[in-house]
Amino acid sequence: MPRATTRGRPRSPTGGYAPEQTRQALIDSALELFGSRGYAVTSVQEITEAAGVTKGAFYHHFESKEDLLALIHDQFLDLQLAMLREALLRDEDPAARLRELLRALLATTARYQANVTVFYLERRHLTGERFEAMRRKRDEFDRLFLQVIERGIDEGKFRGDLDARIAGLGILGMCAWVHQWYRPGGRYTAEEIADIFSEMALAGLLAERS
Amino acid sequence: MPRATTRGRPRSPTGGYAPEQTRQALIDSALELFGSRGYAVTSVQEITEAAGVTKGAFYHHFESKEDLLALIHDQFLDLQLAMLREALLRDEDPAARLRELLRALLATTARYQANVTVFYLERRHLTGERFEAMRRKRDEFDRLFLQVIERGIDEGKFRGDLDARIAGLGILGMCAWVHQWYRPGGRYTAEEIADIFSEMALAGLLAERS
Amino acid sequence: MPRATTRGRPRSPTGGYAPEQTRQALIDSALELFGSRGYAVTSVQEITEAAGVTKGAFYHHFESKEDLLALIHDQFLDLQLAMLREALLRDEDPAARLRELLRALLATTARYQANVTVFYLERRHLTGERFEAMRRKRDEFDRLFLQVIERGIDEGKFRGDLDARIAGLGILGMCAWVHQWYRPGGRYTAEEIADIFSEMALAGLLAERS
Amino acid sequence: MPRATTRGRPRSPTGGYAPEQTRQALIDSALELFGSRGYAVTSVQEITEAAGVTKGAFYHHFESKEDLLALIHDQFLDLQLAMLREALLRDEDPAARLRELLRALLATTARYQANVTVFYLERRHLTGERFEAMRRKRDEFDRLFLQVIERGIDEGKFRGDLDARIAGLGILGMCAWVHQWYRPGGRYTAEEIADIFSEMALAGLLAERS
DNA sequence: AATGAATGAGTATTCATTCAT
DNA sequence: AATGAATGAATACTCATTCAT
Repeated sequence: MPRATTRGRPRSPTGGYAPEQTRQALIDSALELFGSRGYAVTSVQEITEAAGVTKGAFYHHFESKEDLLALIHDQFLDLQLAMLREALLRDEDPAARLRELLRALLATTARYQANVTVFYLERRHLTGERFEAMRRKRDEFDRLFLQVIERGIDEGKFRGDLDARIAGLGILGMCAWVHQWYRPGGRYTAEEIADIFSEMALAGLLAERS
Repeated sequence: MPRATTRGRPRSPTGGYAPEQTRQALIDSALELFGSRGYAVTSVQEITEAAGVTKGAFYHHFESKEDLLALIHDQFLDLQLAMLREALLRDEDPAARLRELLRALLATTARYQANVTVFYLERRHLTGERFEAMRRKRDEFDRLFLQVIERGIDEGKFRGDLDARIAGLGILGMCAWVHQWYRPGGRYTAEEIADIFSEMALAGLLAERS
Repeated sequence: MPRATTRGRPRSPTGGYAPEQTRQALIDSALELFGSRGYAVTSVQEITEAAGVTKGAFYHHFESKEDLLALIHDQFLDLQLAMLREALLRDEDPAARLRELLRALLATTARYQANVTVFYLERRHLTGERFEAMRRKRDEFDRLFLQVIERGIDEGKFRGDLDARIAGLGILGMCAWVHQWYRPGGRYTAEEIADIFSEMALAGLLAERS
Repeated sequence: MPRATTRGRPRSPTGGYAPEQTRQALIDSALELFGSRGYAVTSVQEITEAAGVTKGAFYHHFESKEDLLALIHDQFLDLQLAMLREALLRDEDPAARLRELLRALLATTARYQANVTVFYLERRHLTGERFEAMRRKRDEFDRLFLQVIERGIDEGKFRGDLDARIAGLGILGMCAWVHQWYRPGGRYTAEEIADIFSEMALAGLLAERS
């Protein structure tokens, strides 16, 4: 989700229109504003002002404010799912897989902070089919994530006496919560946090405990 | 456009006004609406309609909509802090203390679901001094929570090589996230979830590991 | 439908509010504007400016612009129906009854010109249940009007070989069309026009023709 | 927001553009929409979508939305005038002439229903010179129509004691109103309705009455 | 001949809040 | 303690029209 570089310049160097830049500038501005102040209190006016285009241009590119919110969710969830699927493909043992997964997850959290915030705090403002579409993708994400635990149990590497779903949701919560307190440039990098969390989670999960 | 007004709530049995009931009805309605739909998209009109009173009554009891949001936060955080302080008072060993804490935390989550949701999703809409007041209480909560870990390390019961803050925030995240998926009447009670989480957390924290 | 006398004075002489005057001023202004320029091109802004109140006051009294249009239709149709029913009550012979009816109809047209214009030109802008409610009243009006012809035929006073419905709709058309060209203060009064129409209609309807 | 564009209409079989077809498709779409929903609430967007072309094409063919409304009026009034002039040319006696006229008038009403509706309900939305041009043609139509009555009186065939203008406007109203209730495929054809109306009108007009 | 990106003024409606009673 | 009329500013969205290509 690269930040806009062309604030307010919807015209291409050749003098003609640059619709793709206009569109991206609007997405970038909206993402930042939704993330920092919230979807409901961000006006279309503010978005277009931040993007340097007129309100008309907004509605040329998007059906509605909610439409743009849905787009932002969709792009983000596609990214998350791609990342998750990639981590699952590598043929490693369950512990290594989990470690990779948390690293990827927290790397995303660190890199796409606004997206993560919008996803956690603003998804409730999607309605109807837009909400359902988001929910389906999110459920797919959860399902794939929990599979990592389940497979570890099936392979006899993780303890079978802990409910996989509860344990998985606990680990997911650890990671999700990071966006509330993580600040780039802080004492630990996202990777280091992921490794601490992995260690904690695996201590609880690994079967070879006394 | 006359509104349907008295669902009868605010009048006392004796026929006079019942200010405390009116006030509480407003708080209850607001809490439910803020929790289910969000603070920003809930109008004072909706709150008063749900409470069965007029808009005038609202402004008789509260300075503004944000004032009511602040009140809701304040009451909830006071409750959380009291619960946390009580759990810390009992002179137990760190592991037992953590277990008690998680039980209390998740009991609150289950019992005050709307409050928890409002706290996590809507606190950003507090401004100025109201935001600061909330932040101070929340920081105090985090501080006390992390102390449990720190004291466990100081007493030599918890591993000293894991950063207490990161580990604590991880555990906090596990618990905070519960409000996203917990449904009363589900397979596990809040207490059972707390115990699973405790076991996982303690496995990661307890020093006596190989 | 008396015209507003208090343009722009929503406050009563005693200094308090005068909601009924505000409401009536809005209805009057809307009626005039809908009649002269059309419902669709009349903005709520224009209505409130003409009435001397703010937009907020408009929405305090009416749900929507269409709601006000519906109200105007309703009041007018109630008036028309009352007039029609009264004319039907008098126990006269069919010819006299028809004459009375046309007089009453054209008197209304002359007196409530804006209402008539709005009814004929703007009723299509009612939607859903509001349209159906208008349609029901209008159908009732047509039904009662056509009954006058049918009863004349049944009583053997009007020719039985002309289709009552077509003849009645023809007479109705004569009268309805008047609003297109009638100007108060013109050569003929509404009553005189009604009498000319009656004579023409009765010539066509009366059975005692060679 | 790319619109669904080419429903294929505007391209000629040879693959090039077919401007006359585009133009006609726009006129047809506009006529139908203006007739069914009204000029003011029909957007250029809707017209072009219904015609399967883009907005640019619209403004290539017409100066403005009002320009197209004027064109529709102009074409319709030319048609009506031609029809009226033809009916007047035939050297018949006044009664036969009136009968022919009503037949022609109602045949038009039945055949060009949308045009008739637009003419009666939407002409008020023409402004300035466009309105004047429409008014001139309409006045010419009325003048010619009333002449039929006047000539009947002059020739001593119609009663001289009824005001020719009022009687004529009555008859015109009968016919104009037909568009409000006529449905093709109903019990009577337009011609039959015309004959009933002629009979009624002539009964009132013919001098040889007792 | 036709496109589609963009504008800018306008629309209906909502809303937190005030205040005289 | 509570009402309800009223405000005024803001909101999402629409629309006729322009213009470079």
